[in-house]
Amino acid sequence: MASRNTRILEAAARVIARRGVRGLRVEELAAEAGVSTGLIYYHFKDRTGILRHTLEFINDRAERYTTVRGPDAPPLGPREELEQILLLELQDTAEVRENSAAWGELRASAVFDPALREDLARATLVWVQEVAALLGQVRPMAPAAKLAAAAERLTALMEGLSMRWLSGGLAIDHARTLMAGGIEAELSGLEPR
Amino acid sequence: MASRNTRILEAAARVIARRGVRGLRVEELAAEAGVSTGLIYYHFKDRTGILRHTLEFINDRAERYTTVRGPDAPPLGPREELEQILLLELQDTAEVRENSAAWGELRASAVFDPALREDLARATLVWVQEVAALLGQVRPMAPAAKLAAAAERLTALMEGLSMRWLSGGLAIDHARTLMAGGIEAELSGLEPR
DNA sequence: GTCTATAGGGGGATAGAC
DNA sequence: GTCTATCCCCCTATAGAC
Repeated sequence: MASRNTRILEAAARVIARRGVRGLRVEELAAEAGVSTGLIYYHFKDRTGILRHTLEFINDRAERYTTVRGPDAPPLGPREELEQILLLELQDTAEVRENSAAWGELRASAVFDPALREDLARATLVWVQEVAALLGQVRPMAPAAKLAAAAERLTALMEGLSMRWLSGGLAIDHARTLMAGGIEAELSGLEPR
Repeated sequence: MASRNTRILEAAARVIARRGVRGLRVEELAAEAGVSTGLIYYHFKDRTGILRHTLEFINDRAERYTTVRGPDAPPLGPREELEQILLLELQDTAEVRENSAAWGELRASAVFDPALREDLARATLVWVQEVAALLGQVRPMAPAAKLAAAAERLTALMEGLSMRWLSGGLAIDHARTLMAGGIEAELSGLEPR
């Protein structure tokens, strides 16, 4: 693809990462994407439509960079894959920063904008289930309810650490260390005894 | 106290909890407080002034409800106090909801507004140290670095769960259960072996 | 201190040509 | 599909009476 539409969504992710959802101006987005405001409304109907599609877009993109690996890379074990999926969101690269910032903004916006909640809840659920499935591969004897709870905590922790990182209160390396420790702690809690 | 000024700040907390920082309209605030917009500008100079004073107000209030207990209440052990301090922020009461929503808004705003970062970082540090101290009382043999890491994770987890609760993706009871499980997990990780 | 009335402008959204 | 031009609402902030 890389259709015109995608160019606008990429631009939206950049603008949101720079200004926040509240700071997003359709005019600025238009300039960033190199199109007119009219075209944006033609494609996305209104401001909320822009936001909703951007959320979907960053979600797909995150899925790509957390799951796709090189063609001849060695296959990962579940434990490694688990760490990958949670630690890849804590990297100081432009794309990850954009995704994390946009995700955090959308989460915060959803508190006051019911229109965003459904999409967000669905995306969160997919993510939690993915983590729970990986936890289940590492700890096959653990009951499903415990796996689900651990996955919910790990993903919520990830969001909390990400916000602290982005709001300048936590160095990225330290955030990664804390996240790794959290995985460790949850896995011990799931150990057979 | 309970001056006219305080009435406006209480109203501001309610409006922010309902609409968010970005959704606060001075006219709506005026109606909520039962005064005119002119009076609000007379007291607080401008929109930013309203926000700054409201966030200060909310902070003082949170300190009150997480630390003050009844005069003849039995003293809490460190473990109970730890649970109190972390679970009190996950309650579906108007005041807690207001405070949590405002805190989340502040955290999210700080990502794009460096002016807010310093206050936020300081408040977070105080909170983390408080939790670390309580963890240290429950697990006196644990090294300081491990206590600090556990406290950072628990407070970050608390913020993450709070956001999910407020954005409608997580029932409050479930959030509390998850938080309690997180405390449990971190305490086992700090056990002497 | 408190109100009413209003200026002033930013920005979302649309109309209509191409 | 894409652009230009523009409407007009909403919301911040101020002026001035009481």
